[in-house]
Amino acid sequence: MRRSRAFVPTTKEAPTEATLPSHQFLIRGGFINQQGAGLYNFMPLGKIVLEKIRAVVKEELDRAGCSEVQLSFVTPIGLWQRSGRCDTMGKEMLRIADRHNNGFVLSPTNEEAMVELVKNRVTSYKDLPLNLYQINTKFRDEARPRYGLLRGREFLMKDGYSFHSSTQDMIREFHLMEATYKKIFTRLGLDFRVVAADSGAIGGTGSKEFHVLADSGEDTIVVCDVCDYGANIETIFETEEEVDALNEKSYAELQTKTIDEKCSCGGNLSFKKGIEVGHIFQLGDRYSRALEANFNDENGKPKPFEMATFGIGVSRLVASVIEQNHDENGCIWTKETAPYMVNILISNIKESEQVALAEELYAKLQARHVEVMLDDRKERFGFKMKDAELIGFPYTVIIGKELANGLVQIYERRTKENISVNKDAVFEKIMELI
RNA sequence: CGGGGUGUAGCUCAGUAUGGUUAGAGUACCUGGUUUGGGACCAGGGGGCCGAAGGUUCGAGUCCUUUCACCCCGACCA
Repeated sequence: MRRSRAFVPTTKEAPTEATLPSHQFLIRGGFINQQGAGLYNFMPLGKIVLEKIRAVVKEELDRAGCSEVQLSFVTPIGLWQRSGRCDTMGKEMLRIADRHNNGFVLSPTNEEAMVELVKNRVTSYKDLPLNLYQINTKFRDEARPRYGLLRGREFLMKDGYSFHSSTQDMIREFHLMEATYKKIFTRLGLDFRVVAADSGAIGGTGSKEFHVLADSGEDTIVVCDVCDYGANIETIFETEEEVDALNEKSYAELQTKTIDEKCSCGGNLSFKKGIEVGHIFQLGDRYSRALEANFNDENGKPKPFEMATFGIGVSRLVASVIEQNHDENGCIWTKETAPYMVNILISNIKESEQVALAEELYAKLQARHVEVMLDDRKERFGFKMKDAELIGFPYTVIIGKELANGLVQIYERRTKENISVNKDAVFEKIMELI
């Protein structure tokens, strides 16, 4: 993409309400903009990142044997009345009426719809197990949306549901999804922990949360420094007072707070702040029973499906990557999430030699399917550098005054290292780095 | 949903107490020139139904009423 033709409205100042790094930089970098309370537009760069994360999620799930579907976002309210969640989920469900005054809900989650989809279509134990997911818009009318993409009302979430003929098989799938989620978050380049959790409003017994470790996380978790044990504090402290007292502490305060108990592996336990980006539940037959979704077992007897449900906050992940990867100058995207791997910066577009080399490199990289931005704007060097840092391209090739000596520089965003490379070797060097 | 706050140029904000020329600044944008390795400089220029509706007044950004939106602190959540 030529930067001169791109729609990437970057700004020097962030709106006052943006307090978190991810919120500030995603807005300043021209990734997203706010449409209303908890509602965000994704501009070209934001859309690219979102799609990249979605693609990683899809790839790993498909590899694990799941099938993608797409459920309607607007759902008849009767669906929610039958499961009883019309009352329990309360005002989080945004209700609307159509021209006939029929009630509808903008889906906040889709257990009911997925059960209805499978009901009477999967009728035999021979057709099980089955794991269906979708990556689709959700709407939860949060009392107080905040923190940009981390707590929006409209957001992109992957929600998956599995159907089984036995509890053991459901638990097997639960473990498979845990492993798959670990692959996904690892590929995205995130530092995360899996923690035992409370299952909340969704219902069910066994439940694990996936937290990206970040100072700004809204949840407080306990982690072991040796093994991969982790727990949400809601599950290990008895009283609400204890939990509230811990939640109120800042990241810095928690760092200094120690825990007397040792982990069962002997390691030391400590508190961390986390952003919940995934949650998996063992549901059992709570929904299949309520919605009378049965299959016939080996003896021809109808039984409700054993179910599990799996969520990943896709748009929240966009912000999570930045919460964990940024500095004072802006975003630092990981390899799997970068909107463009390489930025070619022409220091002075009036120097035809600089332009010629940049164009040549741009064409060569594109021919090799490298995602590349060419900053061909009539701007000064410093302006373009600041912009590149804000956006967070992993690599920026600086074609400028050193070209007189036959050299160009490759700037690495994460390390801030600037290496000089002969102009004839830069293409190979970039291919090697990415 | 309780408590608090803010709506004035694309963005950040002055101006509102005590009503009174043609509503300001910085930044961004446009034009010309200079400049070209870390968000430049000079000169000129465009841009506003002061959130909306009603009211008081000779006169309202400013006072009154209503309403909408957004933000912050709580209670709730991928």
